[in-house]
Amino acid sequence: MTRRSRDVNPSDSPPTMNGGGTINDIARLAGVSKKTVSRVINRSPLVQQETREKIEALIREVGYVPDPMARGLAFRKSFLIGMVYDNPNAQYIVNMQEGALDSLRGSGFELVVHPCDSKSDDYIDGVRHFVLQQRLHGVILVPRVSEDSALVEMLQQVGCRYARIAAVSLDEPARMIATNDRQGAVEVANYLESLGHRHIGLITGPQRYLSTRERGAGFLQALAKRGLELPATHVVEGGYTFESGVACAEKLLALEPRPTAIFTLNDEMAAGVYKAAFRMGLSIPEQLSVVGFDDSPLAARLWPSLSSVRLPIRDMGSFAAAMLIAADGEARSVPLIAPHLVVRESCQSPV
Amino acid sequence: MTRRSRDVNPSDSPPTMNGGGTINDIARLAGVSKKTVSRVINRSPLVQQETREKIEALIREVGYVPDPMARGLAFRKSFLIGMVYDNPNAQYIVNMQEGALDSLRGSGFELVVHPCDSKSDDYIDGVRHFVLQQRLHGVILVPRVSEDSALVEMLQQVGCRYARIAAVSLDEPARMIATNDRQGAVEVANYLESLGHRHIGLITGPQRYLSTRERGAGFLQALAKRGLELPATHVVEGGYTFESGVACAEKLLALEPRPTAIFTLNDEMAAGVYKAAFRMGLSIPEQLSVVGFDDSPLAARLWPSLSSVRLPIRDMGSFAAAMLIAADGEARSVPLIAPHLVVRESCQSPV
DNA sequence: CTGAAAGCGCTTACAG
DNA sequence: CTGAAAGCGCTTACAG
Repeated sequence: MTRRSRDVNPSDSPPTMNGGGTINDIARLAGVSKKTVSRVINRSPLVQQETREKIEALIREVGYVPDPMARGLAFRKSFLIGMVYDNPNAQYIVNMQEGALDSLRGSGFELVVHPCDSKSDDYIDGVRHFVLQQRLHGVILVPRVSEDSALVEMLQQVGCRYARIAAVSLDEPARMIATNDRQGAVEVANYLESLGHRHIGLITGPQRYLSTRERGAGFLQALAKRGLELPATHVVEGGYTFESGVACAEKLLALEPRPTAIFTLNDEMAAGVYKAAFRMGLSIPEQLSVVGFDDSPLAARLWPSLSSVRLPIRDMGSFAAAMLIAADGEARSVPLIAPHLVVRESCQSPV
Repeated sequence: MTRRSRDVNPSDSPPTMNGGGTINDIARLAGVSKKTVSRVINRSPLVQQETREKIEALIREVGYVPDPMARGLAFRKSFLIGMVYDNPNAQYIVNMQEGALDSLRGSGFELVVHPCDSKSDDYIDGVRHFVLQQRLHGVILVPRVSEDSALVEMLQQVGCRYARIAAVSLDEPARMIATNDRQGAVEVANYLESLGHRHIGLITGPQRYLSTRERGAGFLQALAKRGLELPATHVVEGGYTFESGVACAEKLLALEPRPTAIFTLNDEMAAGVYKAAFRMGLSIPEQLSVVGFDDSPLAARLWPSLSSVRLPIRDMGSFAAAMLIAADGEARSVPLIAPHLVVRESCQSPV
């Protein structure tokens, strides 16, 4: 009986839908074992330069692409990166996804998305199931789920890699992308103070969010450093929604003396401030200066266009993905993420 | 020598990261072959009711989840649904993703995203590579790539299932979700005409898009049916951007007699109309009524809030995904997708 | 530096 | 209705 294992005689296998054949085809054409081809695919140094080049040329020629499922099955790990988020800002999410894909393109990895509701108490179970069932290679944790230490603990427990994006460093550098939201808020404080505003209102988000606290504290401290102490009446807590922006603005604009400038910790609420101001017949920026945070698409479309703090969201997504697919050895240094104020038409000196 | 194949003696395999064991564990516990467990997993009718129930109970108890990579390798098809799009509207994309996930949740399928640039001439190659390498189970084609017949041809050629979402039916029902954009535009025409507007402007998008032509034609025909023929000067082509909205509105508002109402084929351009109107000192809706299309988040945040046509985007995504994961036999009937006008504060009768 | 064997966790095809 | 064998396309562990 002739020895006809699938390894020795792959030539009778039909062309796969995948198009470029299998590792056996490459091995046969190159006259080597499939293990050697495997070494080339996985960039093992234990291959003779000459052999490697021959195989690489063949792979290109045939258009061979290793099957991620077969590799994943053998590795016990898929070639999928998950993105876990609970963030109502669609533009933020889409930018982050595109950033991640910037790094994944050509790597053989793909991005699988997992929006969730961090307010439901079983969302961590949902993420666990997601991560385990798909044997994800790693997950990108987007604010604000990235701030949830229970989630991170679960990931460590099941041994899943992650990259956290948050306003300050919460983890070891190799797992962290810190966005330094504080610095953006400081810029706004300096800008408004230098324009001459002395009566300033601040609309925050819910204090349970780290980014909210960072932005708020940065703003207030920077003002204080310039000799401006905001009274408690001038700091109100919103909910990051348009409606809460309207309501908070109405409170602030009823104060005496009336604030000449309002900083809102996102753009949604800034749009609410616009509405409240127009309703009261206050014109922007002549009678009220407004600054937002996020530089969402909304900012440029409001009238007058809104000055706002921009974060390089796409880059953040890209760094996070690169971090996850980097070989264990390669310590990647993440460049500092610097937010900056985009000045448009919504501010001027008080009259 | 004892026969110790991995099939007969799975008990010494360590617990997988996956947590719930493997098909062998279930088979052993149930005292059946793994093929029988496989039949239960795949809902084959060829299993005795009693056996099935026993196995199902065991699966639940142990928390067993079949490994999608192993299944995929054997099936030569992954458990991934791709979403292919080239659409600048972030909210649209996020809604569509969430809709798709509504259908995929609990099914073992996951969603992998693939934004692309349909203006680049190798984007179809990119999609082909994506589909083949990952052996996708199917792809959801979002407008406007869904209108590209070259893309669809490629998918048919490589044998990849797809679901197309478009303004009119372009394919067999089992692969199509038609959104009937025309009907939404008709509603706007009837609304504006019934308010008494006689001088109406229309800002379209690029005519190469099917949805643009559908919306435009629906609007013009409905007006004509009510005895209103729009002169060519009152129909201008924008680019679906804010800036093009401003520019087109400036053209329209310079006409004599000045239009008392403008319909823009998306909300972005409507925001541009707002800006142009405010610049010219025209108040909305007193001197100019405006209607948009998409009902994007922007619409409710403008001041005054914008009336706009809403499409049930999330449902569309959900139907598309359900269509793709349905068994071949199950012909799913897709409910009619009906857009409707959301009336807000941006229109009134002309004075 | 290279390879033959066994295995990853499933399924298809064939038998019964 | 049920199962033993062979296979999906890769890799690890071991040997040389």
